Amino acid sequence: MAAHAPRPTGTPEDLGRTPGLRERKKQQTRYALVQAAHMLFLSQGFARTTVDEIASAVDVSQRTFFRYFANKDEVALAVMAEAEDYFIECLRHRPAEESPLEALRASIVKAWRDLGNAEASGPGSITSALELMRMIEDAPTLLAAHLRRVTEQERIVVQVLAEREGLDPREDLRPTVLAAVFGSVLRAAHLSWTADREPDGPEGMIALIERHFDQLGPALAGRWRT
Amino acid sequence: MAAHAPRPTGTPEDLGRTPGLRERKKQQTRYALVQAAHMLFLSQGFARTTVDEIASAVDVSQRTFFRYFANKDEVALAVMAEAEDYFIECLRHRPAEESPLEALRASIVKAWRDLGNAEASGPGSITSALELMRMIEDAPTLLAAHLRRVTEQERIVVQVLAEREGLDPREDLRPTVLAAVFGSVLRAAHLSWTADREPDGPEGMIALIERHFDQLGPALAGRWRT
DNA sequence: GCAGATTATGTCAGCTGCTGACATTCGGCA
DNA sequence: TGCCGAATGTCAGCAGCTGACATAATCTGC
Repeated sequence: MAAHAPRPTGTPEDLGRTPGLRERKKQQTRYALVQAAHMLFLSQGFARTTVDEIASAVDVSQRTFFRYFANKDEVALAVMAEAEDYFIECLRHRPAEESPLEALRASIVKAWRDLGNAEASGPGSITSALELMRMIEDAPTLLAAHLRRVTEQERIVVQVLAEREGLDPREDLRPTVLAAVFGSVLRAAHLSWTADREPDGPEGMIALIERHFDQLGPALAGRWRT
Repeated sequence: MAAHAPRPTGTPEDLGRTPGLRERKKQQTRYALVQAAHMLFLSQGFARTTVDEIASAVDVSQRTFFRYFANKDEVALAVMAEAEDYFIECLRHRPAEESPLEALRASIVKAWRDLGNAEASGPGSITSALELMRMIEDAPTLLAAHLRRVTEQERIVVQVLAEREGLDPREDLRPTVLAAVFGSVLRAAHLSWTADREPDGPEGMIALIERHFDQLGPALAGRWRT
């Protein structure tokens, strides 16, 4: 279970491996950059942290920073990106008997839960991912970048769903529509979470997600008033 | 009907009115900036157009540009912003008997149709709004900004839905969830439209939107395979 | 272990988006 | 006409980001 948890590229565990010194060093600096950026962001805010600060905190030139990350947003979203990749992994391994919607719902729940168990603190941990989410929500450009990432992820979900059900997404709109709906419900849950600072921790988030999914049917139903 | 169509702030028609010379001039420059920006963007692309170019095309200092628009994205999205506001207007005037989902669906269709009829060409016209959408899709930062705008719009939709049905969105998740779903389906339709350069013109877009909405039920249904 | 090919990094110079501060000009109004 | 406030221009400057080139580190085959 936790064995399936994502291995964030560049965590110390990867170092014992084969990939050669050069590769190891790269992952080290990448990891260090994410970590430094993360700490700076949380302590002084995203906007008030300059790329120069991050770079010099890791003792690296600004130019090098931009060789690892296309822009300042990217380093902030790196942690979440890994979680998203893991979610896709989960989705790919869902049993074929499940309905598409069930598979999606089960996948995020599993993803959050596994990440919650990995719980190795430091960047990459859930708690920091959750902190990140709060940060994203009140840094306009960051939010924008995040939303863009999410829509890219949605494309992948469309692909996976289409393969899973053996159909062509250009003929059948269901994968596209379902992926979109799924994404939007998730985002709504995330928003709720950051707004009312609800029961915290991964389990709190999972509960919120479930509650939102439960409202999918009722929300689409005909009249609301009793 | 077309009487309800939005009056883009700053169109020439507004000029004959009372508001005083100062105000008129402001709206003129604003309009001129949008127009110039729009033409430049479409001819050379968003990224390759500098704010200086836009400003000097209207014979105005760069600083002044930034007093009208908070950033380069905003001037590009100005046209769409007006369309979105008009959609909200439509939603507010929907009969109370309609189900929430019906009201939303009817509102975009009406909005697109009215805008299609207004058809005054130039920035603010549908055709240019449609061109804009293509542009947005392949300018990363623009897309990001647009998505952020959309989510803000969603908040308003939540509010309107909640008022309409007389409930508190913090207790009842249905408005939030429905607004999210609605937004995502719309966005999926937009994406389809830019991807396959489908039947063009507003009517083509409306048809696409309808097709996507029709798949909402099927997409959420249990198993897909027949 | 040693050349030579690769590849990461540093340095520098420069553009562009965006902002604050202050001066100037222009429209509104008595 | 003359004063007040709003809109604009000018200037200086920061921060994000990029291309070009030089340097230093790793990797490869011998």
